[in-house]
Amino acid sequence: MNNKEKIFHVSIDLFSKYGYDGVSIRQIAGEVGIKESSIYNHYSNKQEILTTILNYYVEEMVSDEIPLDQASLNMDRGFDFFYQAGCDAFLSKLEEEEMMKITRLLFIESYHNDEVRDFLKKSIIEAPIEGWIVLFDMMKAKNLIKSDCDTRQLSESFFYYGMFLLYEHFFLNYPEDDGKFLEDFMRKTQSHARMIFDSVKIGGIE
Amino acid sequence: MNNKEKIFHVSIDLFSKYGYDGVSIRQIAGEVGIKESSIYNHYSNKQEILTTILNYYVEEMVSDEIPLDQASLNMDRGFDFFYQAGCDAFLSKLEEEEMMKITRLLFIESYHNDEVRDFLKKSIIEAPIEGWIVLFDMMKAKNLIKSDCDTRQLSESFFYYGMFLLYEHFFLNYPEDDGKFLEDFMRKTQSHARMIFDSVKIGGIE
DNA sequence: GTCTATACCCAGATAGAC
DNA sequence: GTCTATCTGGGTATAGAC
Repeated sequence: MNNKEKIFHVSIDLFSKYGYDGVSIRQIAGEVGIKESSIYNHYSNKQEILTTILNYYVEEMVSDEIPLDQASLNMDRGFDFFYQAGCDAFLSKLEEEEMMKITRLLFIESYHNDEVRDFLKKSIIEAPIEGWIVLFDMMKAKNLIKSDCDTRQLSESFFYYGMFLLYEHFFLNYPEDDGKFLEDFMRKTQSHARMIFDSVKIGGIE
Repeated sequence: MNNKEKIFHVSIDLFSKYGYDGVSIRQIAGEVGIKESSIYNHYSNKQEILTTILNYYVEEMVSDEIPLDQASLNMDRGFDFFYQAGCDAFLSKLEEEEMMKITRLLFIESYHNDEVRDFLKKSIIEAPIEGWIVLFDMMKAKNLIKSDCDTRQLSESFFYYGMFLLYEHFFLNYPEDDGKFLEDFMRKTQSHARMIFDSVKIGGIE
């Protein structure tokens, strides 16, 4: 690994622990094993390191979304199966340690970095919500759930629970074991999803 | 208002906007209209200003909790009424502009301030969850909800939705209009609560 | 209680030798 | 591409006059 790569990975580690402002160029250089002035041969300034990390994350996270016809098939195999398939795409990305670190970085920087905040809002919250609305509308059309339920409210009720678990993990319990968290996350969101589904499903359907 | 009070209120305003590290003593002094050295006649250092703010918040927020027998009565008057009563205590505190500001400060500082983090975890999350578990257990005993439901999962499914709305407001939409947020918050959590309740209530009961 | 002046530190960043 | 040396600016905090 060359020094540019080292700077990149060390920065992810330190930024995710202490936040962008909480880490100095000197600290990064020290961890890499070079002098701070050498950093500027690879990145023109500190902000550029952060931007590079964010771009990397976006590229990695652009999920090959599950095509709708596949979702439609999954739906017929029962809600639990359907839900599992929907989550796996997202969670498989988070399993990599470095992606977890950047995700924490995103969360803790979101309050004073416009770029980060917009990314979180659009890609991590709004896009999935819109996706779930489409899916719940399909379920409505198939008579799997009640025709009078508000699919936006349903999507939010469903999705925000997991979002809060993420917040709780990254802000309040960090750096608790990520593996254990992901395990708990799957279990808890599954219970939650089941509960939400029970309130709108049409009797007898699994 | 004397200068010590001015320092206090100006600090709340600035800290909530830019975070603790994002605000300098110079900036606070400038906003108050004195020189930075004068700050130290009132507070021994910057950290003490923050601690004073946190203590103030804790004192104000120590809610006179709704006594359980009152809750038991509310419960018999229907879930919506019951829920409303439970929320009002908390939200009435948040209606004051300054309490909203400190709440935002709590959220954004929680990742690198142990004191803040512990307060958030215990008082804002764990305590209410334990409270709701007691209440749902009471509802179970009264045969208002299904006897086989997991009241902890129920409490989390119920409560975390609102917590995420708070996160979303304070991190991602700040400084959106607080009044509008509180209004939306009431409406959305009410819908959500109704949905959760529907999934566990015993048929026919309102 | 507020001021001026200043000490001291650490941050980001640059110049130029090797 | 890395180093030493240095600049500049901002931060917290203190001393001492008024």
